[in-house]
Amino acid sequence: MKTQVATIRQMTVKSVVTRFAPSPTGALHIGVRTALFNWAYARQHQGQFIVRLEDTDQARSSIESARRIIAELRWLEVDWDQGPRCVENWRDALAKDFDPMADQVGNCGPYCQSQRLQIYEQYLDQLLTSGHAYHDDGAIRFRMDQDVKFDDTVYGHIEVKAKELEDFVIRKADGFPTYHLAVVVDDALMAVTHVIRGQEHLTNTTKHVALQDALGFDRPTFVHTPSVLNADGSKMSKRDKAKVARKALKEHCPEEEELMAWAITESAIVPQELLAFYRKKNDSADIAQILAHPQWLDLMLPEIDVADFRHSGYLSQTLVNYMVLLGWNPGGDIERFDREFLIERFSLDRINKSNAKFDRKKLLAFNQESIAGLEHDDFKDRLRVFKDQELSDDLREQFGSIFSDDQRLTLFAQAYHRRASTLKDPFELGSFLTVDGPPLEYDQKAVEKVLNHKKGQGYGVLEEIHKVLKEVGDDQWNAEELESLLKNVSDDLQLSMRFVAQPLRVAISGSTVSPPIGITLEIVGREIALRCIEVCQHLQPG
RNA sequence: GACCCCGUCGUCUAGCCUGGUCUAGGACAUCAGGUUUUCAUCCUGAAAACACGGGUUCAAAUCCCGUCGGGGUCGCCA
Repeated sequence: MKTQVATIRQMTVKSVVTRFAPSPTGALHIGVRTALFNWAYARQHQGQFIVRLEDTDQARSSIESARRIIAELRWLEVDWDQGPRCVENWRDALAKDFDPMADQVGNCGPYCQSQRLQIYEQYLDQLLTSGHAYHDDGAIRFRMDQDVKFDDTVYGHIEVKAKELEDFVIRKADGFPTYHLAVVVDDALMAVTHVIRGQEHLTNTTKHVALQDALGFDRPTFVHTPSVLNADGSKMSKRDKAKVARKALKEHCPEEEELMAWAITESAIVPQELLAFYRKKNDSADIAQILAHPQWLDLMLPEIDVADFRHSGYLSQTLVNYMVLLGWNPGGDIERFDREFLIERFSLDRINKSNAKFDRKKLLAFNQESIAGLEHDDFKDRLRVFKDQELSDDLREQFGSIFSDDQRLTLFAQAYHRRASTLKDPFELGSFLTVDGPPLEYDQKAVEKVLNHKKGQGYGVLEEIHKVLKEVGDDQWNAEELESLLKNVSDDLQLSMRFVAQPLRVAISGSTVSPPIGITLEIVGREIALRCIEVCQHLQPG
C-alpha cells in the first residue's frame, strides 16, 4: 500500500528542477547567492540543479569567463546535475582544454544558448504565426496587449495593466534571441519548476509570463530575492572596483595632461583606454585591477567577485554562510551553519523582501570565528594551500623557508591561528619572521616607548636577556622553556613581564606587536634572536 | 518621469501572515570595564530601532490608508 502511494506521488508530483543561469560576460560576483539558493533548494528536494550559460550577448560572452564562473561555483562546493561538466576540482575548470560550451552533461542540452538557435526559431515561428509577434526593423517583437498577473513566492501577487507594458524584442537583428525569449524557452524545455533569481527580474517577469502563456508553457514557480547593496546603498557591482581606482587615479593625477604623461612612462595600459577610464567612459574592472597593482597606485580594491574573497583568504564555507544570510535566515537566532544545514533548513518562505547591505566587517568576523574553529592541522594545511595557490610570487618566495620546515610551519600556524581573520593575515602579520636577521626597520614610536623610555631601561633589560639566552642550548630553544627563562629575568629584575617582553619584541620584530614572545623566539631561532638583540643594542642613543 | 517592490538598533535580522506574552530578542560594529608579556582571543556591561501621519481596535511593530525615503524596471544587456 505504502509503495503504491509513493508511486502515485512520483507520477503526479513533478520533482524539483532549479537552475542558475549566469551570462559568461565577467567574473562571478555576489549574484552567486541565487545560485546557492537554487542549489540548496534542489538538493533539499532531491531534485535537479542545472547550470546554464546564457551567452546570447555575442559581443561580451567569453569562454574564459565561463571557465571562471564554473571554477568559482566549484570552489564554493556547489555541484550540479546538468550543464557544463561539473569538474572535480575548481582549478580544473580553469584549464585551457576545458570547454564549458562543449563539455556538457545532461539530456536537455545544449546548456548554452548560442547553440540552441534552431530551437528558438521554432518558437519564434509559432509566435509569428499566431500573431503574438511581428517583424520590426530586422528584429522580432512580442506584442504585449494583455494585462499580466502572476504570483511570486516572496513578493506575492503582482499585477500590471496592459497599457503599462510595451512590445519587446525577442529576436535581435543578429539572429540571436534576447534573454527573455531564451529563458522562457529553455526553462520550459528543461522542465524547470522553480525560478529563483534576483529581484531585478521581478518586472521582467511580466514579459516571461506573457511569453509562457502565448507559447502554451506551464509557468514555473517564481521566487525573487532581494538585492544585495553596498554600505552606501548602491547596488553591489563590479563597477565598485573602478570607482575606487578612479578616485585614487584622480588624486594621483588631478589633470588629464599629467595622466597622459604618467600613462606613457608607466605604460601597462593603453593610454587611450586609461583616459576613457579616467573620464568615466568605462568602468573596466581590469583597468582598476592593473591600477591597484603595487607598481602603479598600490590600492586595496574592494572584494566583489567570489575570486576576490578567495584571494583575500576567506573560507568558502564562511562565504556561503554569510551570503545566504543576506535575505534569508533559518530563524531562531541561528546564523552560523554549514552547507548541510543549509540544504536541510533552506526554505522559500523565509526569504526576505527588503534589500540587504553587504557588511564586510561581519563577514570578516565570521571568517575569524571559522578559522579559530579549525583544527590546528587543518589550519596548517589550509595555509599551505593558500600560500601555493593565492600568494604573489614574492610572498611565496619569502615564506618558502618557513614552509619547507614542517616543524617551523607548525609553530607559525600555531602562532597565528587565533590571530588570523583571513588565511592571508599570517602572511602579513608574520612577515618579520621571514627576514632571517634583524628587523629591516624599527618602529620609532616603539623604540621610544619601550627602549629609550626611562633612561633606556629597555636596553639594560635586553642585555640581561642576552646573557640568559646565550646560555640556552639549541635543544632547549622552545617556547615553553624560553617563556620560563624570561619569567626568571622579570623576577630577578623585579620588573613586570611587559618590561621584559616588550623590549625583546621590538628587538625581534621591530614593533610592539607579535605573537607571544616564547613562540616568536622559537620560530626565529637562537642564532638570529641573539643577533637581533645585539643589533638592537646599537640603537641606544649616546 | 511612469510603473513595480521595499521600509524593526549604524548593519544583517527575529517578531508581522494567525493583533495582547515586545518595557522589541540575537549577531556584527561601537563604547566602558576585566583577564593578558604586546596584538589577538576571552569575559562582563552599556548605548542603540518598530520612517512619519492618520485610521480600525479594549489593545498595533503586527491590520488599512496616505506621506516621505530607498531599490528595481522602462535596452536589438542579462
